Amino acid sequence: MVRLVDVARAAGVSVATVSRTLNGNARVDPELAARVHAAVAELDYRPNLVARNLRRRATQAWALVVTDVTNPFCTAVARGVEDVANAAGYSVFLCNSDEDPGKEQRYLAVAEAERVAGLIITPASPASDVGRLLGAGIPVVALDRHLPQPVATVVADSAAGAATATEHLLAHGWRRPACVTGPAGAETADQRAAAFRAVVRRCGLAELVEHVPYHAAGGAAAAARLLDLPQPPDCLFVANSALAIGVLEELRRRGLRLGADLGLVTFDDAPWAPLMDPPITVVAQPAYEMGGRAAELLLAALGSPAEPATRGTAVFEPRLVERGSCLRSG
Amino acid sequence: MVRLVDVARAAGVSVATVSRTLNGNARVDPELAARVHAAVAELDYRPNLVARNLRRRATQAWALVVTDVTNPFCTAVARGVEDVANAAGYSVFLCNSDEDPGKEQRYLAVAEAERVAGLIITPASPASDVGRLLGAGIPVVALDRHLPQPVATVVADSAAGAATATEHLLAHGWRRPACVTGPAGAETADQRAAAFRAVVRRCGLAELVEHVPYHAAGGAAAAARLLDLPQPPDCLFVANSALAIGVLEELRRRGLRLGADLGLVTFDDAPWAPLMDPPITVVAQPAYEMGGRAAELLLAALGSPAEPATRGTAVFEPRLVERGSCLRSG
DNA sequence: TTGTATGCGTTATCAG
DNA sequence: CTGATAACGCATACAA
Repeated sequence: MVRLVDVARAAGVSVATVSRTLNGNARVDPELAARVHAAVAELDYRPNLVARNLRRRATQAWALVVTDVTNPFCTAVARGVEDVANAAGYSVFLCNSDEDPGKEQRYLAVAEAERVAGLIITPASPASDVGRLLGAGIPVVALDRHLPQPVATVVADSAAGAATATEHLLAHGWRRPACVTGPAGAETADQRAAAFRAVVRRCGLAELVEHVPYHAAGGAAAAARLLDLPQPPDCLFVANSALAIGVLEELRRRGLRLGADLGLVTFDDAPWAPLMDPPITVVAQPAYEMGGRAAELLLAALGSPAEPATRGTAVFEPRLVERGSCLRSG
Repeated sequence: MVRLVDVARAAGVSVATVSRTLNGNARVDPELAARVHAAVAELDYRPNLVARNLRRRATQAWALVVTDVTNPFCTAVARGVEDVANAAGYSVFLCNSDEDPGKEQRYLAVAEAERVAGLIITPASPASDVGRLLGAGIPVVALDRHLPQPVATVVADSAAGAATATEHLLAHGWRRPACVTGPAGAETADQRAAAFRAVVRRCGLAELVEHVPYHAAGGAAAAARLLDLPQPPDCLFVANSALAIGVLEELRRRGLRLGADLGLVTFDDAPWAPLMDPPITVVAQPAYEMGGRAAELLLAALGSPAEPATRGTAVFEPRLVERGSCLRSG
């Protein structure tokens, strides 16, 4: 491994001069700088970031902890984060908590121990604790759900999205809607269910809601329970695309057809949604933009620690994308 | 930030003793150890990994560089890697090269500079250069495609899978097959195309092959070109699920229906494949297992550097999952 | 502007 | 078995 001192020796200068020319903060004689660059190229020197990080007590890396890497919403967020982070000179490491608070906590510990510059997280639970990170001076931005700590947060307007979806269903003549949502206690799951309930209640209809884990298996189980009811629902509002996969599996299993037998709207626009038959109407979150905004908030927090302006909540409006799974063709 | 010396002071011992009890290698008096643990708990001490890494000249982190985080194959691989890495005490950071050799190279540089313990990569190009990593003593395992360097590699048998898929199409009576595959030069793209060609040629049929980038947009463009041919194909073999999305979009746009108008088989089993109408027949790679195997190979390389046994290629057999998109119903 | 010397927090060596 | 102390590779305060 070639070190700073090797470059210094080759260039005939001190390590301080090499460090200075490479970091570009202080002024250094152009000629010496040229010799340094020549030596760097010659030896193919690359700074040891772990040494630099130790000395600077800061890294150039972010951690992005998401609840589900296989969820298109999360991967779109990841790209949004990545693009602005990279532009600002940061690398982002993606960590998958798998909706498991234990796994999440482990990644938080590693992130702290590795002294990441900042962290963006879609919390696995409302109790997810980033207090240690904050205590260690590592700024945190929450995404999709809030944290117990007062950190900058980026969310979509779940209530508005869910209300729009439910009303859309009713506007197409369906009369017995049900909601398949995430676990009780999960912010987005609760908000989407609450908005669904409010719309349904206002119309004097029954409030059918199933809370299940945010996985395909959960969606399938919820759909099965609902469809086994004495008076099964005639349309479904599903709170995310992972659940939707499970719901669709169950419908398929029972030979039920969208449009003919059942109306459907889901939260999140997955790449496969427009390909189904009929194509699925969704409430799309601007996931890429949300990731980008989260990254910008983190950047701001890195620039000015404890900046009050960076503690609010940025709310994005989801957008109804009509495609056909709500039409009553049967 | 609480440091080792703070713990030592609180426990009334030397830093060496604290370090030893925490790392558990050397023997230390049980009573002192108890005092140390008490102090650690009291102060809520957490080791600074960047200092440890500098001193040990090694980290406990792996980098996993994939070409496309939104591809279900890649995310399944990631989980396989993660599970065995975690079990062995390593953390894995996921990096997204986006099929872009430049972005990939940047991540490789960061991984080297951050002195990751090891790296697993699905190369964005056959020229992807991990020479520096290897030179720095960082073991590398390639996945899905080979690298120019002789490192342990995990792949699926693309040729066998593609041949099976093509034969399956022909066995169902389709007579003018075409292949939509990744860019020429990409190993999997070429192998799948070659196997397709071999089967088709053996049957005396035309060799219709489209090479496009491994994105949905590429798949759509390829499908459009093929369907605009004077004698368009009557069935398609698609080389991965991202391409398949685009192909299906294009079919939808043209009002063509699977089974009735066109047969289809794709590589990779995506969660949405069984939900299409008709459900899509696929050649499934055991992605999770492949990721796990890659991790095991990395573990082996970490245990014994330059072990010759860790330089071979592990080949997994893909499995045909029949679902209906090849049946001629029209 | 340049060089010397110190310290970032740990681990590991070497006496005791 | 324990404790002082020297690295690990780099950045910077300070002196020149």
